[in-house]
Amino acid sequence: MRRFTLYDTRTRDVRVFAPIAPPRVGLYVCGLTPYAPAHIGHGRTFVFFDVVARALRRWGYRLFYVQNVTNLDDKLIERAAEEGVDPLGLAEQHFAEYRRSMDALGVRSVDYYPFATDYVPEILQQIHALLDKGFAYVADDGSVYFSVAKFSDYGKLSGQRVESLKPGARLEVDPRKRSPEDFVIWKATTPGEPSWESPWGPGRPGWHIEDTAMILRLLGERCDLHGAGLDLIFPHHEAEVALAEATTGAAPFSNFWIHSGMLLMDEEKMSKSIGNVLSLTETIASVGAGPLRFYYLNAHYRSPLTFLPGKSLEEAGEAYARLTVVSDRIGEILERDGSDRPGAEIPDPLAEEAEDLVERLDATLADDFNTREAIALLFGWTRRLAEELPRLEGYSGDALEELASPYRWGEEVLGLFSRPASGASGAVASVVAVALDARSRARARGDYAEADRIRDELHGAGVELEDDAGGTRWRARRTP
RNA sequence: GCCGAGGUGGCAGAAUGGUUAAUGCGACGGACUGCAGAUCCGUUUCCUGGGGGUUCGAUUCCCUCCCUCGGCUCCA
Repeated sequence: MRRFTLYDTRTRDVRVFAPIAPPRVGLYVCGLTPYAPAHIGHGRTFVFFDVVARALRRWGYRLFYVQNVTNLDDKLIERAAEEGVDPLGLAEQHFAEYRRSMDALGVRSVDYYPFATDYVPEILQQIHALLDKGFAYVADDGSVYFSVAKFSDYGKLSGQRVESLKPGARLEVDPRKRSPEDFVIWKATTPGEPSWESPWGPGRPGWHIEDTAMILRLLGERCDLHGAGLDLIFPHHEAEVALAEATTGAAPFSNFWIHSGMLLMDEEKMSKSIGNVLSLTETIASVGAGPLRFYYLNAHYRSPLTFLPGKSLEEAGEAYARLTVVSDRIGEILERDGSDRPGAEIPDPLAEEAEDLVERLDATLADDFNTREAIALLFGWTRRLAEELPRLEGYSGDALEELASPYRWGEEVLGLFSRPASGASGAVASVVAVALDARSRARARGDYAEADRIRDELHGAGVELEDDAGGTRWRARRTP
């Protein structure tokens, strides 16, 4: 197991990670409340945690990665009522769309996506425990609240002090609460809402408690890593700490708290409630998943990332194309000839450099997941190999695989460099070959109008041409 | 007001108590091309918010001020 360091929101420092029960590691990430389509801000967070998961697995940790889905809450109920549909069905639908986007982005590291409504028995059990220990109380309408005053450590994660919370900002004064900072863990329902029976009447889970109930059930009293976007630090994660530690007495609830920075839309946070959102589905359809994933990982995960519409992703697309040019070429050769193709071995310094680079890449990522620095190293390798491009055809399969090993690292850990599998199927390749042949003949007889027409048609179909001294090569544009 | 995170070239964004502050985009020049694109090569020595302090040396550490963003019971 490789050692790595990580910033912990709770202690506000970077330190070496150590699993509670090695080699097993539990990672819990707060997922979506799918009342609307997921946007590219969500994408940043979940792509980042995907890299965390990939890296941990590569480094020999036995990871169990859980990402919850809050499939029932006030907004879902509201939105469903507006649209005249069932809230659980609405959540299901948006979640399915989210999963398709994640799949396109190469996020396949999550082991389990639990739904809040599937954990009602665990939630009720935890509420009972909290009531027994005096941390919670039942209000007149049958709701149950957590009493913040009873948990003296409240605020230790976020640094907030209860007395300094700005009263009136959004701290609703609610007659059912004993104190304004108390939060609901079981919400009495009105007829027509999805509800579950409880000793206090029909109700449904409050937001914060679903996560702790799931973690206690799935990962144990304490988890190794707990993460989300940093907008969830307060009150959500603060509430989770209070709920879990009040329930079990075990602390700290999470060994490390990981929070990823916000995606800013022109200097302002991208948020469903502000409305300045770009959906993942549409973005992937228009620019492709590769450039989007590259864009996310091209900044440190804790920095705010400024999204400039009409610029950021176009720029990322250019940069990503540059980054992958050598990798793609090697991939094409190996695909065509097989990895046992004969040829020259790698000249001496290069072989060693490739090996060293892979080690440096791991070391760089092991320093608080510095994906940007890792990408910079990969750009350096591409620059190094770009001059080898004309000689690539001369190398053996083994040599090519060795040269490509840093890119294979990028594929495994960063989820970049994967080439469109269907792009060069036999049928497609032969059709393109016919078109290219027609174009060459047109060029040969000086009929450039026809040659350019074929080029444009191919371009429209997603086929990019590269004329060079040795003839014309082509490749499928990266698809979403 | 309180709690956090930031402020780096035209833009996006790393890093570091010490020779030219990474990388990419863009721009410019060149190679290749029928042209364009793609690709390759080169150039882009004047960029670390302001002011103090510690130090032989600060962009980095400390103090202070200014600005931006996030959170303050909806948020990834």
